[in-house]
Order: sequence, then structure tokens, then C-alpha cells
Amino acid sequence: MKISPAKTNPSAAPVSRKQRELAQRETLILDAAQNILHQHGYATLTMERVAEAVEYSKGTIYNHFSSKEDLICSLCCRSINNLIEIFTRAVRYEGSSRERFSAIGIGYSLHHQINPMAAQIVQIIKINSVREKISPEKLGEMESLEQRITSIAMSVVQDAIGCGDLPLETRAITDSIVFGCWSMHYGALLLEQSDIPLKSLGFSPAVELLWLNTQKFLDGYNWLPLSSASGHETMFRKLSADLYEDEINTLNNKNKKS
Amino acid sequence: MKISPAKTNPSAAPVSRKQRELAQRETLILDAAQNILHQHGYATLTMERVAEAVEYSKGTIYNHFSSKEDLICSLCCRSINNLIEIFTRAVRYEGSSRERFSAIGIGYSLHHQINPMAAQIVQIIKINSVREKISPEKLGEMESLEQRITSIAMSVVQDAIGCGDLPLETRAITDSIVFGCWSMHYGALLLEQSDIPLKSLGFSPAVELLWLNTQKFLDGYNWLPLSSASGHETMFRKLSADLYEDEINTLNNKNKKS
DNA sequence: GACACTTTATGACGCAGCGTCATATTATGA
DNA sequence: TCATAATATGACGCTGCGTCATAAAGTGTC
Repeated sequence: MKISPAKTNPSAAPVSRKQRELAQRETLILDAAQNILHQHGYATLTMERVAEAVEYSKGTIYNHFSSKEDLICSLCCRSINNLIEIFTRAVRYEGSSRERFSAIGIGYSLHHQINPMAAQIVQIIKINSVREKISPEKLGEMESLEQRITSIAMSVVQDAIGCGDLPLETRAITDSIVFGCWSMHYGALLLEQSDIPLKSLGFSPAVELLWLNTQKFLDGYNWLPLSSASGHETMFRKLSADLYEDEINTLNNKNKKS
Repeated sequence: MKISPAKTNPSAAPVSRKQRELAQRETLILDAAQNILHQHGYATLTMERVAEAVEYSKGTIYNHFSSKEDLICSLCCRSINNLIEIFTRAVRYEGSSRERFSAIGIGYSLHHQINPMAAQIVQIIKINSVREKISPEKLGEMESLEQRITSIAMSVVQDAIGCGDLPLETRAITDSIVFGCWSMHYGALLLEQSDIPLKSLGFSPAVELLWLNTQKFLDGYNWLPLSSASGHETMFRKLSADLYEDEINTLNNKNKKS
């Protein structure tokens, strides 16, 4: 049983009604899966349940996704696409290179606070034995998205080097700065998501620490303008207000409800 | 079916022959599980297979571990215990506070390079739906180990503040430094372990980046003595040679084989 | 060593969830 | 209207977890 190409990124290719219907249903399925994930957790995400939610049979779901892992990978791609939009917004911000880079971090953090399951999914997708079950095409798609999002982050670092905000050392540092921030954010959000009792281990809220640490990290690289303790808060609030009004509202509503 | 307390940490309590035999078998089971994990990956780790490997029946395995997740959690505890030994070694090192703290990072990194599966296990254990299946006692045990290892790292930061190597700011920073390093290391090693093609995304080897970034991070906090590009390498080699000879040999042998 | 009784080991069984495939249903087009 | 192709369905096979009635081994007493 084969089915249309079903591109996540609808290229400019002409699409027939069939293809549109198919793409639509694919979205429907993904929405349903996301819902189940958010409302009842990963353990209850079964293909049967997804099928039931969209009122199609299991077989039909399998026409769209070659395995459960494949479906999850698609959710992951969605998430990265979402992040790409956020990153792009941050990069276009009118501010110093450091502000723009920091804004990326805030966006990343907000995205994961709004979609707590995203972190779990990303985490699950990274487990090798899970990866093995994903179709090569979908893995390729995810990889190319990762490529795109990485290059967005790297471009800001390049800008900073270009305009002298970052002292140019002999060694290439673009990758190390991006990797440092990525790993720090990734690690911090995973640690927060998992129900490790950080608080009882003596830690302040992860999101706060993450912001502070990112600034210290950039200070370590002498990324101008250097931060000051008082400047931190101001900058954080400014960037949040200027770039992420919607996200912050969403987050507040979410917290209110629970 | 109940069975003896089976403490992982053999407290000074008098142990009967029975209890000793039981503890021994528990070790046997854990060894077998670890083996399967290392040789054939997570996907093939089934309770049946473990039972077969130790030549006991499945039921007997379940006398020791209430679920598969419980068993994995025990492996995780082992891993943390291993890390505690490494951290302790680092803390006792005769050197500056910064060297000792950095040494912790190196040890953490080495441990995960030697036991690639450790990262995967830790990752798996952090997924909520997995956690739910672990007995509260074992989770408590793990938590207390996490408590211990955290406090070891924190103690070095405290020392540094005490002796003036770290400028004392108004805000408590002990937790933020430890959390920053933890998240950076955790994130970096997870990213490396997962088969994300970091190289093709334009990144240098994760372990190198991790070391550089850790130093930049500590520089950002003004942890004396500040690092210099040339000093990095020297310090790294010195610490590795002085503290982790065994680990490095193990690692080299491992790489030679493959 | 025989017996009663307790403790421990066993693997067949029930169950859940993934993925398949023969069959049923619907769409297309001549 | 009918033939043929495309798609949907859900019963089925399979794997792996965890249970529990039963078997086996151990322990203590005479």
C-alpha cells in the first residue's frame, strides 16, 4: 500500500484534490496524536487510540505513517518547524547581535515551556532503538530541518564576528558557541521536564538559571556588549515583550488553567 | 512473593548467607542486562533474554525487580555510583578549585564515553511514562544518589567562593554554576550519543567543544584562574593524566577494538 | 531419613499494542 | 452500468510484559 508523497513542506508542485485531502488528513492525525500526548501522556499514545480519535481505522493511519515512531518523528518535525519560525523572528529583531542571539534562547525556552511534550518527543526520537524504526525519508526530512535551524543560529554568530561584537580568535568558534548554547538549553530543559526534583536538590527554577547561565556563557566568549547583573533582567523583559507577546500570553493562560 | 530488602548499598547490617546469595544474584542479573545493552542495544533488552542469560526463569528475575523499568533504574543507580567515585577522586585532587571543578567535568565526560549506554539509560529513565513504572523505593534510592553527587559538585563551588577564586556576588550562584555545567554536559553528551549527524551540521567533535565551552562558561563567572587558549590543552592533559589514567586506557582499548 | 511445612523457582497464561494483509468498500472512467 | 483501480478496514499473528498456580528445593523436628 503506497500513498502520495505527502510532503510536510508543501512545495510549489501542483497538488490534486486527492493530495490535498490526504495532506489534510495527515494533519488531522498529527493533531490527534499531539492532543493525546498533551492530555494523557506518552504512555497512552497508541495507534489504536489515534485511529479512534480521528475515526479512521488503524490501517489507514499506517497508510500515512510507516510506524508509530514515524508518526512521532513527524510531530518532531512540526516542532522544529515551529522553532524555525521563532528563530527567524529573533534573528530579524532590530538589536545588537547579542540581543538577537539571546532572543533565540528565550524563544527556544518558551517553546518548550508551552509544549512540554516537545522535549519528551525530541528525547524519545534521539534514542537509537527508536530511530531505527523511522523511515529514512522522514529522518532525512528531520535532518534537513535541523540543518536549517542550526544555520539560523550560526548566522547570528557570524554576524557578531563580522561586526566585531565577538573577538575573532584563531580557532573557528561559531560552532562551539552554537553547540554550547544548544547543549545547555537542551540539557536544562530535559532536566526540568523529567521529574527530577531539582528544587529539593537545591536548585532555583531551571528557566531562570538557564537565562543567567547563557549570559555568563556569552560573557565568557566576550560577546559584546557584556552583561551586568542589572542589565540581565531588563534585557530579558525587553526581548520577551518585543518578540514573544503571543507565546507569553499562551503560557500564562496555560498556567492559569492548571 | 516478597524477597529480602536487597540493599544496593550494603549497610553495616549483619547479612545472612541467604541475603548474600540474593545480592550476588542481583549483581549477576544487572551484569547480564548491562551486557545485553552494550552488545545488542536497548531494543533487544527483554526480560526473557536477561533470564536466559543468567539461566534463571523470568519469575525469578521478577523477584528481584518489580518491572523492566525497575531493573533499568538499578542500572542507572550503578552508573551514578560509578560517577560518585569519579567525582570524589576529582574533588580530592591537589589543585586549584577551578582545576578540581573542571576535573569533575572531564570525569563525567569520560564516564559517558566509556559507557555510551549510560546516557541512553539516563535518558530513558527521565521519560515520565517510564518513571511511573519504577518502584518508589528505587526512585528514592536514585534520588538520594543524585542528591549526593550534586552536593559533591556544589562543595567545590563553595570552596571556590570561600577561598576567593570565585567573586562573591549578591545572588547565590552555587546552584547556577552547577546547574549550568550539568545541563551543558548532559545536553552535549545526549546530543553526541544520539546519532544526530553533528559533523555534517558543521560541528567539531562534541567532547572538544564541551571542554572549551565549560572553560568559557567558568570564565564568564570569573572563576580564577581564568583560562587562556594555550592553557586549556595543558590543563586538560594534566588533569586527564593525573586523575583518569585507567579510564583513558579503557577508552583507548575500546576504540582500538572497534 | 521421613515427614510436615515454608520458602523459592518455574513457565504457561492473559493481556496489550504493533504492524500486516486478505477482504470489503469506494472511486474512477469507459 | 459495469470493470477496474485505489483505498479502507479490522481480524489476526506476533512479541514482550507481568502474574500466579504449581512444582521444586530448603528447613526444622523427631
